[in-house]
Amino acid sequence: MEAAAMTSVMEEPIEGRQYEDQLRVMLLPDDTSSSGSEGLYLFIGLNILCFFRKTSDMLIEETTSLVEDGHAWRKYGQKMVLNAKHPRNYYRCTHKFDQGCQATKQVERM
DNA sequence: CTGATTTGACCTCT
DNA sequence: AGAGGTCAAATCAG
Repeated sequence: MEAAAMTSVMEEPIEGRQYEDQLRVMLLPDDTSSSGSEGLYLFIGLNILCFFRKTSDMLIEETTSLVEDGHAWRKYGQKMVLNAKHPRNYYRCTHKFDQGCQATKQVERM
């Protein structure tokens, strides 16, 4: 992740912005939020990059989270999490084993 | 038929 | 014991 590509850093996504030029959103390791449902997200767009902290009442929209990211995701679980209005879906790589892909991701949606 | 999804049960951690 | 994460059998879809 080259820092030279960074054109914008902000605390929160721009409200109402259409993120149709997005490439991906990834949840970063964040030891400051090891407890609770919050997480630090990195948003990478064609000409924008920002970090934002997800709060419990913030929705990571489906179009944002399920954007094509080069992996084939297979859903393996869904849970209702406490203090969240919406269920959380769990995904992992389709070829987790024969390609050594250990990636998993969690998506909250409406 | 084969691979993906659904969904309740099960496991781990606190 | 409760909450979050994963498993796996049943079911669905191509």
